[in-house]
Amino acid sequence: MEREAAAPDPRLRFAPEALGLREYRRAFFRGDTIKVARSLIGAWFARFYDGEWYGARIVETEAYLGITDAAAHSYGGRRTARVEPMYRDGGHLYVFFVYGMHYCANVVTRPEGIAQAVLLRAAEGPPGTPPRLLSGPARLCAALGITAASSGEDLLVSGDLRLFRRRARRPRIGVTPRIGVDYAGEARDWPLRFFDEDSPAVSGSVRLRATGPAAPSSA
DNA sequence: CACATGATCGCCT
DNA sequence: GGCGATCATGTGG
Repeated sequence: MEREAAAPDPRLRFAPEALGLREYRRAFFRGDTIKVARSLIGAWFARFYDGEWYGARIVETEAYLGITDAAAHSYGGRRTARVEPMYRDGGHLYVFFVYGMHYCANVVTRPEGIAQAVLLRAAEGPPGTPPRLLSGPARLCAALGITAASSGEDLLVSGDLRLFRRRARRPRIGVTPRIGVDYAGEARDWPLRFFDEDSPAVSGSVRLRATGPAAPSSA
């Protein structure tokens, strides 16, 4: 029994066309995972529900590099029913259930068969929204009403879940190791977490963590 | 502010 | 059987 998607928080209602937002092309998501993770800072993650758009501006992401990345669910080529969406073409959604109570959403990257993804860790709602509402991967899913029932959906054509390109100028981007992957050996310290330096909605108080050695190529 | 802990269960070993 | 890509709450400084 899969928990159904829930209604999004009404405070997240917005109008993509009023903001002049445009969608991505498939090729963008097939590209380098680290670049996609950086580029998604400032993008809007949106859901069309009951005739209205709900969404938030992404302010924190993490890159997961697949077969060579001990922190990734697809590490070593692991391929189970849960992880299967990570093997799809770039631009699909991968949602997983953690700690018996939370959901986390990822944007799948690279071409079909290469299981890499970008975890959406935090976002800012429309003006006036409390900064903590979407500050953390599970809160982000809860606020938008996303569950594992949406895992595997296509973010480009299928319909109710979409990504829109950033329109404002490039944000100042901070980099640190990823959160909550201390078990992952040397991958633990890879600098693969990206966040908007000027956003109050970035999760935790972990901006200052030391960065490890350079990230490996995600290609 | 900085930890520490409990909740709660699917997934993998 | 153990643990996790988390969060809210509680304690102490």
